[in-house]
Amino acid sequence: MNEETITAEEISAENGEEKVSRNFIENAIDKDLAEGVYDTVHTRFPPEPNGYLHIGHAKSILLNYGLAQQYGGKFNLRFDDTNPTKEKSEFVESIKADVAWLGADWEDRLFFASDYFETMYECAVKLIKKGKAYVCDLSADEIREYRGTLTEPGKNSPYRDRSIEENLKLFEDMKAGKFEDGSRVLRAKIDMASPNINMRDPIIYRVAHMTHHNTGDKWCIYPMYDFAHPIEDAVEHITHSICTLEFEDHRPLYDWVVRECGFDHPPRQIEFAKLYLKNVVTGKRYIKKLVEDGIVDGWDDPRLVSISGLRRRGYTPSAIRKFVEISGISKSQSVAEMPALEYCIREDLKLTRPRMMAVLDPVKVIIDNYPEGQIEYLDAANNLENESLGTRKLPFGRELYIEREDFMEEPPKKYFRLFPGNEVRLMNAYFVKCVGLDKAPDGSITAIHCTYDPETKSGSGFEGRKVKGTIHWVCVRTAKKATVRLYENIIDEEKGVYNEEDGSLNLNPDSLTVCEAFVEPALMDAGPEDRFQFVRNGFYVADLKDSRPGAPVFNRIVPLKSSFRLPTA
RNA sequence: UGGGCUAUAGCCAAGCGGUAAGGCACAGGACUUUGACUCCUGCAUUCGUUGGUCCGAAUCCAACUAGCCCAGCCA
Repeated sequence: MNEETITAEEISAENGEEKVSRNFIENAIDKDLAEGVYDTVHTRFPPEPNGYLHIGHAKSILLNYGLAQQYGGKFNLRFDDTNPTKEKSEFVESIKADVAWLGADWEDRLFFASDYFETMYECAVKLIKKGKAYVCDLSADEIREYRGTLTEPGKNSPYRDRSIEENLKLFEDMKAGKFEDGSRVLRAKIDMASPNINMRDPIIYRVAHMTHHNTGDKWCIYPMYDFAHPIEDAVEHITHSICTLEFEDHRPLYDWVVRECGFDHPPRQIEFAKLYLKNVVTGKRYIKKLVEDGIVDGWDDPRLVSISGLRRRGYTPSAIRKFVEISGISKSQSVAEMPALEYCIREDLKLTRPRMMAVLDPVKVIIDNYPEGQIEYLDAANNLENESLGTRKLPFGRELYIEREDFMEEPPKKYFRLFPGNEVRLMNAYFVKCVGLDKAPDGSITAIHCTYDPETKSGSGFEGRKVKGTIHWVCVRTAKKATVRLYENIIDEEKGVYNEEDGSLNLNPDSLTVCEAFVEPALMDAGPEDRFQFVRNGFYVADLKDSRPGAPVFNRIVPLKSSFRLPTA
């Protein structure tokens, strides 16, 4: 079912021989296992199908799945679809695809909270019968008033002491559709004076005459998260219910529901800090606006950190796994930096992908002493650090394209690329020396003249002299054109994500640059999602949507690191 | 002025009474058919602050400070 699954071996391999330290959740699980609180580990990822997944969700998915793998337990995918006003099947499909792509395998355990509506209803009836829940007729505004504030206790609803019989009847009527939306709710009877606002007789069922994506029109009452979630976990025999920090205050209520509903083997809720990235937008409304304004081409735009966006950008599941792993799990609010994510994808691709030549901003080189009309095919290793990737034939001729920035007429000190009188190595080919220039009337360079030295052929073992610079090139006669898209952060990193005045995004106007590059012929066969290093430039992927063999479109995943800086004037 | 949580380097993060792991980033150097990679080296005399206990404290105690979360019929 899943496109790629992670094995336990792969996990330990990715973690290195042995992980040096354990996180606080592993420590808690170890303790639970040692003390016999649980004898197995069963986790779940419980998204609400109300939007697309992003890098933050990846942390939760991989944490939950990873723990299940690590302890030989199980992992469920469960859609927390208790609020039909926000949920759509479209999102369940995209979420399933993203979770599968990340390698988290739920096997046959795909569930919906809505599958348990009957059980939840029975639990509610049980609470009413125990005198632990009541139907409340207060309006939404009144309920808010009665709730009190952060510093003042609330006061009891006038409906708090209805008889069990009346509550039963009223709740049944709620279910039967006899009441308008918002007119009545079912509340847990706990403590209106609790310092924890979640315990002040929380609403556990509301009326909503609405078609549900899964249950259709069967129900017109829907359980609230705080009531539904512990039941979902309990019926699935989840042992460790892992969620984010903002639910810490809900834990007493979670435990109350499990206890009062009479579930044995209660799940343990554990909260961890979300993963935020510096200078990155994840807010739904902001991304929605970017899509609507046509600034990005959808929720999977390669500049977004949605899972589908990262995928289109060229990130691999294992790079994302590595990133989540090195980011760590803790309870302190944390903001990771993009360079850490970039490090992970470079690590993944550097030894596993062919290193090819592409010229993005070309200038022509003419080798005066190379025979006109001749094309020779040179042997080139696909990856010098990984022989198993084999070799390819690389066409070479009298006229070549090189990168405009690899030539300077008047170079500064320590510039060791091509300049008049200097000799460099053409990667995989020969040494060439610059002997002249052709210029247009406006002074721009139209061609660089060089001579080559046949003795210096790549692979010949020539040791006669050394050159300081090696540059890449593409043969003019055999070069192919390809569309290349260069991405940068969509946010202006100098200004930060949000405009302080109006709360809008500070956008980087240059987040996308499209160019027509000259590439070596071998690149024309690239299929969607094939990844390469363009030597001395960066890692690229053939776009999932727009690239076709014969007409490739390459996205820059990430540039290579570089310590080269032209001196600033 | 209520409750909950957090605080270790630019960022992430171990540490659990015996004298500050690791990773990212950064900076130097070596190597180099990628100014990449790789390899070396450097990067917290100090753990939010101030007191206290102790032979010994990032770890225990006290007070303080700062940040995050909570008053949806959202999750």
